[in-house]
Amino acid sequence: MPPKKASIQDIADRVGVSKALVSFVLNGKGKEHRISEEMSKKVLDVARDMNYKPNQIAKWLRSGKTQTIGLIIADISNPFFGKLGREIEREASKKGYKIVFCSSDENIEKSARQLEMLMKSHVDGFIISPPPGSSAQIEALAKTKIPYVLVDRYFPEIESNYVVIDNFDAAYKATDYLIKKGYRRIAFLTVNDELITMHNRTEGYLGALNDAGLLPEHDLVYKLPFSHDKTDVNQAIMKLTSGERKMDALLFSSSKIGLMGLECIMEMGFNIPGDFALVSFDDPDFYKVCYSPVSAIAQPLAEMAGKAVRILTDEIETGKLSNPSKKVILKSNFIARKSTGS
Amino acid sequence: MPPKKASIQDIADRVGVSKALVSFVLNGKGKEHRISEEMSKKVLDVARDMNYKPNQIAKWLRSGKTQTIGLIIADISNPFFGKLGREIEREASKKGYKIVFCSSDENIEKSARQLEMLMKSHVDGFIISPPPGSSAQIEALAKTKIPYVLVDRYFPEIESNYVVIDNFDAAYKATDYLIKKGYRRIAFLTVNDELITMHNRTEGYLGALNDAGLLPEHDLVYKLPFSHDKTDVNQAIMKLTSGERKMDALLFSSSKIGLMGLECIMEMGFNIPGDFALVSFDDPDFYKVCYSPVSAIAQPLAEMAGKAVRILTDEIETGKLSNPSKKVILKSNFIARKSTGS
DNA sequence: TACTTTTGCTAAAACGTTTTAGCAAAATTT
DNA sequence: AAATTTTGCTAAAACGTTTTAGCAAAAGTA
Repeated sequence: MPPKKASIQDIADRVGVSKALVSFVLNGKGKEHRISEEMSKKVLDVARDMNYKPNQIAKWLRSGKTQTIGLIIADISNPFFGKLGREIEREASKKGYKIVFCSSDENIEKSARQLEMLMKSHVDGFIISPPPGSSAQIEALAKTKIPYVLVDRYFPEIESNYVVIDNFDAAYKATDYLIKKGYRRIAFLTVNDELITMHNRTEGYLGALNDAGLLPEHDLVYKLPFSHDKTDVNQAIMKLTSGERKMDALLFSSSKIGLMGLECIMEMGFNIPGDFALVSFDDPDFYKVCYSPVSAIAQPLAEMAGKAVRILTDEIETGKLSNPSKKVILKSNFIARKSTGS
Repeated sequence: MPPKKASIQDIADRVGVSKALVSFVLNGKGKEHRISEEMSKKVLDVARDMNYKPNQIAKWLRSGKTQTIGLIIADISNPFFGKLGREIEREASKKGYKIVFCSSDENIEKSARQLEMLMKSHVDGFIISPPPGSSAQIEALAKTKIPYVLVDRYFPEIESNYVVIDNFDAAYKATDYLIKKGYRRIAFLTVNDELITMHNRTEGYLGALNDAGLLPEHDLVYKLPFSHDKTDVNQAIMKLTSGERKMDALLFSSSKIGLMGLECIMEMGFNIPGDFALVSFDDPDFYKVCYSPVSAIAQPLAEMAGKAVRILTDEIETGKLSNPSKKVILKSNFIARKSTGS
């Protein structure tokens, strides 16, 4: 019933020429292959008339390329990754690539399955924010010589393309801002340092304290397990707000922690910034309309996406992996809001 | 350099049999085609030994199917759609389908381009939340006989599969809740009724007022242009909160309006629920940690995704479009929070 | 006139599958 | 012993492209 699609063969038959000729003309390689003007015209007319649409699958089979990028985001429930994914789709589409979208939900097995599935699907390249502990997967991927770019995170032991922000600098500046505002007992609520991203944030925080002559007090750094829930965050905040040496400011190392943290803080009835100040990594839209609007470290998502897609498509199109790898480190943007005493 | 992949032909050559035999065995159709046990075993061994991985593109070409679903979401910056997309990906992946992800950003031209691009890419089917005014595109899609399911929205004039919530009921219940709480001047901030979804929400709101014997006062219904920004919302709230007949409760028809609305309300310094109560359609995570936690109409996202994917994959796999179309209408879930006086 | 170059096109292979139709030998039935 | 059935396999087409190699006729050169 769906009116059988016309193929190159059909056009060739109707014009009475070979498939090759039709293919040449349709690909604009007429002159190059010395096809006469009149013949070209005839072919184009017939193609239009038959409403010819090339079969991409056949092209993919010939070329081995699918004009598709596999995107494995770490956690779609985190708005940071959602927005990043959107920007990546936008950039890719500009360049004629489509995005097959997966969220590994920070789960190694899931990410392995997704990688495998995307490789089977012959994506031309990958953009990945790998879950902690997945470095072996990335190494395996590197062996295949399929282009890939890591975003938000990377593994120092693997020589690879990546696009991240300067996490040390971001944490340093945020901490420094709090210090300059007069806060002295600045706490840092983060996850364990398994990811270099998180490690660098911790280092930046400690660095700022050090440079200000404030001895980092280790009871002010609270490292959650990588997979944490609200109970964990609740416990952390209880601890940081009790005893006689309470914190007077709190830095969240991600908006995921931030969201849970805010929920706990509200439930406990704290007053922000009265009881303590708040700063968070990432800048989801809602930080503007929170309980107390949260000062934030905003990441340049569009730029990250642009760079990542650029590096990847360059490799895909030249057929050469960058050597040395491309390592892009972007600056973040601190936004002061009411939660730091505005 | 990447060690040339083995094809069925390679296996056939090595074993000294035909491609057909290898294909039969590899697809588990050995007995069916009366291939001897020993031969089967030999083929499987060699396949494993050569690390054979079937070329999916070739399969796609043969079958005309790509095991891919095109997803065109209306607006990825709206967390509602972000979450819905995630659930759809999850469901699809369970069934062995991958998702090519697009956001039309409520833009007709963009959605047209994306549809075209996805059709060229031979997706097996579509899940779409169409922007207003795109009904012609959907009709054109229907003509192609490619399976599709609409989500969150549909066009009453087009006979198609869709999965939505009962928007009348949801708005009715929320309004009724406010009435029972004693609010009398309940405003509704929404967009124009171009989309049936929005139309039904308006009707539900009006219906509840009517049934309670409260004459709907038309200065309490404020319809924004479909593409609105914070300035528009600001104006609306100014209007609804001024004069001597101010509103005492406000219902947002989407979380997108809700986010902007909250920002305005904060800036204007209103006290929620002191100055007026608040309810919103959709339930993004942050409603829990807002300025004043917002009572919400939560949509059953996982269920929507499940149904949509189910309907679509059924059509894909049976090769028959449902007749009559499948129309799924789900119930939503009202969550009371502090913004309605808890 | 004989040789070379240019013009305009085609045949066929290649990409890697799946599936239909059918063949030869072996086994079974009459 | 002849006819039939079963067994185990293969050849070839089909999906729709792109590209390499090359052929025949026309045009140009010596």
